[in-house]
Amino acid sequence: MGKRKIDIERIDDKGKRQVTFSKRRNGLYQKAADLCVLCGCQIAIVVFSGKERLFTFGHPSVDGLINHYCNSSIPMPVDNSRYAPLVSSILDTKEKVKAENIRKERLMTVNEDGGFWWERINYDEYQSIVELQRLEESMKKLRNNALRRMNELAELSRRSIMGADYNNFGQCVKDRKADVQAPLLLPSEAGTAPLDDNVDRTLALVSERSYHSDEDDDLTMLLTPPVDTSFSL
Amino acid sequence: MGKRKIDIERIDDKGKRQVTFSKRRNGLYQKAADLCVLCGCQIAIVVFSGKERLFTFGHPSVDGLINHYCNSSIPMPVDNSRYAPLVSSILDTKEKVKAENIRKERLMTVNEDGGFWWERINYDEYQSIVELQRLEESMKKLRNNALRRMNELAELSRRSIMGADYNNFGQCVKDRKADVQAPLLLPSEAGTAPLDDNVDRTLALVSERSYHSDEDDDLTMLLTPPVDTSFSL
DNA sequence: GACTATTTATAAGC
DNA sequence: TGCTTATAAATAGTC
Repeated sequence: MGKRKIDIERIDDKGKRQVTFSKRRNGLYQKAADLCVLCGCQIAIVVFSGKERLFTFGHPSVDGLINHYCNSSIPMPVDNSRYAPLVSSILDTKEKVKAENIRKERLMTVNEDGGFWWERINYDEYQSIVELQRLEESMKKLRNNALRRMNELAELSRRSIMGADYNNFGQCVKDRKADVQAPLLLPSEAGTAPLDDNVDRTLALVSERSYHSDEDDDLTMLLTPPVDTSFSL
Repeated sequence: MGKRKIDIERIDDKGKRQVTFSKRRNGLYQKAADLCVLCGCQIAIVVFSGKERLFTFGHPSVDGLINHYCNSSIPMPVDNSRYAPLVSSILDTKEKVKAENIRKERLMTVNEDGGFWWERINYDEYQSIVELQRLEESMKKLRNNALRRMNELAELSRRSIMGADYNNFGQCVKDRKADVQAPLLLPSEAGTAPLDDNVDRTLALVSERSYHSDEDDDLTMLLTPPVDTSFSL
């Protein structure tokens, strides 16, 4: 939707690609923000540029949503629901999506042969889940210790330098309400705000991996060593 | 962009909201897919509907990208880069984004007082990181065991019922190439495909938490107990 | 799930 | 980067 129609295929010209990336990324965030407001939903978007730079959008927060995503994919039967968070946190998301697909299939077979799927779980499976639960408990303890220590370290490092979230959900929502000069959805001003611990505030968090432009940035590339993409806990 | 202009504010009418949610969600996926192709980037989108139903889009895969996101937010100095994946996987994303913000600030202060930030890390911090590394190792072992067992269970459960990924990246890209009747980006046909282990194939994965409509679905709600959103590993 | 009258997004050009 | 404008694309209302 511009002066010319363009094919949806890789843009070879670096400059053009950069401009398009920026414009359309913003457009995407805008759409997401609109959808959040219109339908009361929550959206997280994670974008890795061709050069592995990270851009995100989230309402109410990327972190909260991804956390939720990582912990809610293996619903358990209601009467066993306390197992769900424990067991699901053991799996990596890859496994979870598989499990989710299984669940979908199972949901569709409800009552087909006279019972819900979990009534067909055999005792061995149940035993294993109980074992895993114990395992998970001990892992949680270890992890919590590690986390606490890392928090301390992070706090230490943060002491003198105040980080800044770049929040643009307000920006995205701003000025979209027809002709009426309506008040913003958010009480706080959009834009750079001091980093605080209230990560769950009802704002969108937009972070960019660096302040530099997306391409041609040798310093940042140097400081951001490639991470093994296949690494998984 | 419809027959009437609408305000970007919550749609009260349930039916309308549902329709808009569906239409715009698809529009969002489309935009994301276009951006992926045009600029060679990778995008994951996670949407929780008002009723906590999950919808996702991902190219090449939600899982891969979220995994990447969760493990790449704490870049380390190049000469210590082997620590990065270990240490970063200890933190939850909330902490990582904080750390990321710290990093941004640090990058900006490079050379200001005659050195890079990591040259100011004191020995205690270094020690802790080494400790954490060990801790992480043992956690990884535990986790791998748990994961293996869960995989076995999942395989068991899957034996008779073939799950299905709903892949719509092809759909999203399809027919968008101007007037030319160009070949699809993907060799495989879009649409429902059998679930396989090749999660890294160059396709988008679109999953929906269930086959039911987004609202008014008591059965699914029953089967999907609310998960503690604040749960974190 | 289709159909269009409109609004919105955006490709070019600066 | 930011603005403008001609045009393509998305979608609200409707069936």
